[in-house]
Amino acid sequence: MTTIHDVAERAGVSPITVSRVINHSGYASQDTRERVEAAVIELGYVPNRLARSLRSKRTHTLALVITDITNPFFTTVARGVEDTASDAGYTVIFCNTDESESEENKYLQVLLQQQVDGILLVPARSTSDSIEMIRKQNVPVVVLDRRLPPGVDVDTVRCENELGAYQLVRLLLELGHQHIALLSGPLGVSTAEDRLAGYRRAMREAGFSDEEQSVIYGSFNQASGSEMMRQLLDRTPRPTAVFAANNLIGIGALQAIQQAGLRVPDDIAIVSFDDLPPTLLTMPFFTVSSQPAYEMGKRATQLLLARLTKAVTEPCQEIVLPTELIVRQSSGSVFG
Amino acid sequence: MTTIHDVAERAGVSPITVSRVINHSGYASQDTRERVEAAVIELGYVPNRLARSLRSKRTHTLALVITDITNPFFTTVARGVEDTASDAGYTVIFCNTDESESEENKYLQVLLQQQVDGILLVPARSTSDSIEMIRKQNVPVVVLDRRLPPGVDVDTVRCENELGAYQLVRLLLELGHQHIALLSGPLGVSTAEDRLAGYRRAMREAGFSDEEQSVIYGSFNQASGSEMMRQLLDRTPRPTAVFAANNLIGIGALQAIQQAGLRVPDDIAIVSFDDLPPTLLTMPFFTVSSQPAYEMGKRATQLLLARLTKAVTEPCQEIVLPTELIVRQSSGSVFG
DNA sequence: TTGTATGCGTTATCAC
DNA sequence: GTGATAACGCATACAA
Repeated sequence: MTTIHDVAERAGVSPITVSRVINHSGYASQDTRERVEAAVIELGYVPNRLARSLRSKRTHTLALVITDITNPFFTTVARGVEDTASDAGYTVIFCNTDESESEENKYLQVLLQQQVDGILLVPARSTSDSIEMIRKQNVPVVVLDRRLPPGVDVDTVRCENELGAYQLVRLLLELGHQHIALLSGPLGVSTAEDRLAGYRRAMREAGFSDEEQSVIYGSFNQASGSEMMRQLLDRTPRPTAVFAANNLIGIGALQAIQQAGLRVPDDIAIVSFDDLPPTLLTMPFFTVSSQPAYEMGKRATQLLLARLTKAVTEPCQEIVLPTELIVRQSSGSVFG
Repeated sequence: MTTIHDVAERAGVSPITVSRVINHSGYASQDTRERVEAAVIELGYVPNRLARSLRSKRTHTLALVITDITNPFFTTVARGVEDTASDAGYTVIFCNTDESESEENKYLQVLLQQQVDGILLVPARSTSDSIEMIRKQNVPVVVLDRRLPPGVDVDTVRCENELGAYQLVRLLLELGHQHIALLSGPLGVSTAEDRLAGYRRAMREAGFSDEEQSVIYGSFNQASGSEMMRQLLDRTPRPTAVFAANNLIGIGALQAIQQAGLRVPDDIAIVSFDDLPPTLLTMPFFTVSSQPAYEMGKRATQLLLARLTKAVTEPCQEIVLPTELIVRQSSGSVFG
């Protein structure tokens, strides 16, 4: 391994001068600069980031901890994070917890040991445990996509889940549906709870008591969506419309409906949270409440970077972005 | 930040003893061990991996460089890598090059600076440049999924692309198709070239000269698949069967066919390389030559780990795994 | 514009 | 079983 000393010797200068040239910090004469750069190339010198970071106390690395890497929503968030961080000269480490608190804890432990400069976290559960653990090491953190319990003071970027859900259910009600079921995510996850709240508000306003509403709880994935839908198909009266709490539940539900020999939207209408990329295009196209995933990643990263560089102790922010209602075929229409 | 010195002071021992207890290296009396562990918890001590790695010269980190993170084939490979590495106590850094040589180069630069212990590389192009760059830093590397030019001596894990392609085209020929087109990946990528070779062999054996064969070159993604298929639909005579060089090209082709008002397999049969996960289930289901993606990731990681630990200078290995022909609906049948 | 001395937090080496 | 010392490769603080 060739070190900064080897380069210095070759260029006939001191190590610190090499450091200055490489990092563009401090002054260096044209001549010195050229000799150093030549030596770097001749020796194939690769700076050791470990040593640099150990000394400078900055790794220029952020971490993004998400709960489901197979969900296009989160991969889009990740692209927003990566692009924004990269532009600012930061590297991003991606971690996938599969909605597991213990995995989350394990990864955070490692990330803190790695001395990441900041963490973007989609918490698996609504507790402040992870935040406290991170704070104890004085590492800035931004919570993404989900709320933590009231009283936990932390920067957050998320969407108007309650309103988005409300709008989707309103749409179904306006189309004349009297039996609308919710295929929910797990309790204890704020997005699931907020979407449930939006469903309940719309239903109550339409005159349905809580007992007349129909909610099944599952996980935010396709298998759970299919499973919940199968349960629903056995009920009488069978619902005429279904609100899937996220995109993967929606896909699972669609598959279960098709396997039962029924059609969407003719026999059962579907709406869901979170849009799908063209790769996952299915017939019919889904009516969704779409979150600005890329923008969420971008905003969260900007917030985190601001905390790093400005070293501000401003009060924590909560950025809540709107969702977009996109009406396509899966919700059906009053005309058929 | 609390350091190993603070812990040592608290426990009334020397720093090196703390190090031994934490790393389970060397001896320590029951009493000492307990006092140290108590101090670690009381102080909330988090070891600094930068310092550890700087001194020990091992980061216990591997890098996986892939070309398309949106392709389920590669994410499955990644799972195989992650699981295997994790079991061996290694962390994995994932990088996505989007098939770009310059991105690949950029990432490798960073990874070498980070002092990763080993690299798993899906090379964007069939050149030895990246390998040489990595080798210069004495970092072990395993090439995954793709071949490098003959003569480049490097550990490799890949599949029988030529044979898999041959089998798919044979299937179409046996079903009676006379006009079979190939929607190929880019020249310069070994998987595309090997699959092309398999197509040509099957076609030649069936009596079709190279001029009577029909090949369009594109990229390994969905947009390119659609675009190539649209070109194909304008030709006369229109092909009755299409071989998509990978799964995403297949999906794109299917969409283009459906948008043209045609049906699969009735109007046009499709077969493709690489299977799709249930999330991407489309009707009809694809007939594919499936690569053991998870197994590929696992084997490659095992090979890399062996290079690290055993410090062997055994000759390089090339592991070539078989593909599996899975016949489903998209290829149609002789009966209709 | 350049150099010297020093320390980042940890572990390898050797000693007791 | 445990400790003292030095060193990993680099950048900060200060000096020249």
